[in-house]
Amino acid sequence: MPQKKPTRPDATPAGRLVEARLHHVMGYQLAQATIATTLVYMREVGDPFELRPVEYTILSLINENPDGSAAQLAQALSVTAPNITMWIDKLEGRGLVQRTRSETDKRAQHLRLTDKGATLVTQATEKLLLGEREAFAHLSEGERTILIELLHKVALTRPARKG
Amino acid sequence: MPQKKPTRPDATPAGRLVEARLHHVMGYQLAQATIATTLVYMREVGDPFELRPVEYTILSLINENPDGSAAQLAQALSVTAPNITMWIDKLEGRGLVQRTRSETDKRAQHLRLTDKGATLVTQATEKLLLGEREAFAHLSEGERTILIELLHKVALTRPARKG
DNA sequence: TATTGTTATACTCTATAACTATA
DNA sequence: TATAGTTATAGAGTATAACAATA
Repeated sequence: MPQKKPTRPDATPAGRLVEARLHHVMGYQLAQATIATTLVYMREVGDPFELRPVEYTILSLINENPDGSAAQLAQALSVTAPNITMWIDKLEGRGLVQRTRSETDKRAQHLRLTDKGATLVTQATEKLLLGEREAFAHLSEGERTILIELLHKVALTRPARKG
Repeated sequence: MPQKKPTRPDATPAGRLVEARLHHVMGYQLAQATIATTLVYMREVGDPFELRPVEYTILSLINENPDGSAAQLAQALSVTAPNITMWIDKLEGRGLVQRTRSETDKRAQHLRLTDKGATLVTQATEKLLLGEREAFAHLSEGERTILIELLHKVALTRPARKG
């Protein structure tokens, strides 16, 4: 029988190192958890759709916010303006996103998904949600809900520069 | 009176975009929360100590696991072997880490912090914990504890490749 | 043969500066 | 003057391949 090696609650998930002090640093635990979710993301979406995490998020936000601007995306994702331009260039080049000039403000542009883009992002989200549910099945439905909400609460801190 | 604009529970922390579907993707919420903790990290530790997040974590893990190996660190942080070498090179160059060859296994090396390194990491962790506590004061003590434990639980998924 | 650690190197991603066209 | 978006480019970070030394 494959006896599972017992883990200390303050041990690193991999590498079996002690992390007593570090254990209470939120940024560290976020990074460790992100390693796990990134694995799931790459398997379910990243590799099969050849889509980087940022690209997926950009597509999702455009999908749920038709005719939003690049500036909004840049702020939401904490990505610089030149880089948003680059990512949208790529996505437009793949025929997933459409740019149209705004009529009311000719500097700005409206972003929309093409049918192809919308189909892709819908499939991707479906796979991701199922993949996460399966990978993190050792968390209860309630625990996952609480986790999501607490993360959201942490994220809301952002706008304030100094607390 | 500065009336705070009311936010929808499924809106992005910045950029005011809707994220209804995306809201339940764990990887996305982790990324959003990480933007907030990174801001705190940079202000409290990154900028004043000129220390990248990985560097801080490496120092912390060496501190709590004296005479651990580089391979263990690489695995714990999900960083490739060549890159761990590079980071330790930098930290050793700054006089924060010491490398010594293992006697029992002459391939391996033991990693230790210098006094300077130990002092630095202790100060950094102190500032970080206080900074996070202040920045995320809108979460109760209990909520922060729960968040940490749930993140740890997510991170524990890592070793299993599929399932 | 497998593992620890290293070097060399290419690739991806990100940040900064400078520019345009609008407002 | 400020903002939306772009171009050009440098820098940081990461990954892969190939290697030496040891197990």
